[in-house]
Amino acid sequence: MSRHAFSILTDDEALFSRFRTLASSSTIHRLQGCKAIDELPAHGLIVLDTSGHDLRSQPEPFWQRCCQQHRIVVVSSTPSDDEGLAWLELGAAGYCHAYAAEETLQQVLEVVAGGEVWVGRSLMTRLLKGIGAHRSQSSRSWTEALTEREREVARRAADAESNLVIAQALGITERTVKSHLTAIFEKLGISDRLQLALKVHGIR
Amino acid sequence: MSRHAFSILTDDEALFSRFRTLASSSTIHRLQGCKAIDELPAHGLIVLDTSGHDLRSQPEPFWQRCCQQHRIVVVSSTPSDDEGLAWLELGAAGYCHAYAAEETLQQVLEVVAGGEVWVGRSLMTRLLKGIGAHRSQSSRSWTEALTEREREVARRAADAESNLVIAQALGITERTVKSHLTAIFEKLGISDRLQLALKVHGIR
DNA sequence: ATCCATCTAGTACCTGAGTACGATACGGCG
DNA sequence: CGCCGTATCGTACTCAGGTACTAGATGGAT
Repeated sequence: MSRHAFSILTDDEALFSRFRTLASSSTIHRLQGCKAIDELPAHGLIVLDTSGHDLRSQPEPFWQRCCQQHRIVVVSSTPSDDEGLAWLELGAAGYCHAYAAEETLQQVLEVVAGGEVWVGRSLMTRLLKGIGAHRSQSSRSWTEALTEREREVARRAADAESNLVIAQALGITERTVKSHLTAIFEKLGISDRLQLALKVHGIR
Repeated sequence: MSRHAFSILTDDEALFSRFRTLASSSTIHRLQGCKAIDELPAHGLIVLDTSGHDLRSQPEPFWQRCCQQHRIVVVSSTPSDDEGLAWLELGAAGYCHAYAAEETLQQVLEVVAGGEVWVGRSLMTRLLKGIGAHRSQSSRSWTEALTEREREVARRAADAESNLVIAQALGITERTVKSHLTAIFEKLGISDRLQLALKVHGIR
């Protein structure tokens, strides 16, 4: 596998060193400030580090334009699905952990250089969920362990209703709602209603 | 880059020849019928050719199970986004054109063998569009009112992290986390972290 | 020089949530 | 009949979460 030429924008010296090992010194180019991107020839491979303050200094349209003119790989030292999603929607061609294994980073660069898009596992899972069987797959799993009454309580609790509200809605006491919730938590292996909400709504 | 061992199921001799060039003869294994998959050790890399009649002979649950037990790459000589989507939802780890460039196929195998998911450009675009419709109005709106630090706290709180955990992760006190959360709640017009989670994850 | 946003933090307080350890009632099933 | 799952409810307790009021340190903008 050949090593690809690319530019990188980062404040992080350690990160720069890592990427230098991925390319021969003649094919890596360090950008001094985000404005330098405009000077580059189009369709090149560029790595952006989200921890750099340069990234936040520019508005979305700027990055959108960059993504159209180049192949952008965004790396983050504190990656999250939301951040990744935001960048991919802007048009980035890759998003991954800045300190992922070198083999992984190498792979990302190769894939993106080849004109494809690279997306990590967890974000990929989420994209798939967003498309189709959002309900059918995830909601099947958490429901089956619960009784009908528990499902009703779980749905409401996951919808941010307080115990008292749930109680009044169901015509029972708050204490009973708590009983149901305790049973629910035990069955699902969780400990509070926020985790329940994530389960019910198909996140985790 | 090393070549990975994998199994392949196809009726197409030409296709088999192509894949044989991707692996040394000792590491490729040709499956005789889809039932042979059950004999394989778990978590292996398997290539499935959708043009083979074996694929249609089995029901969805069979393939779903396969996808859970192995890393499945589906290749099609007449690929479509819909077909790809269907396989990815079943749990396949990759979907591409059976007669794509050898470098591409090699890349797909490497990516999938590395535990990641491979998705082509056009399908990727579609996935992003699908999620963008739901998310862009909700997820983009909750972020823009908040400061960067608040976004970080909000993301973690929405992920069911306790105030103490967040504090330790960010190197600040629990009290400060509470301050940020109070500011977040005020800005978003909500009153607790569960409602925050629903906002952050695009529900309500 | 001044003002404002942001990040940080202390003390004190209230409340909802969850748990512990119970209880009663009802219906199905061997 | 007794056993068990389900649904209901009591009291009392602990504790994380959220609020109120306050305030020092930055740093950028006017």
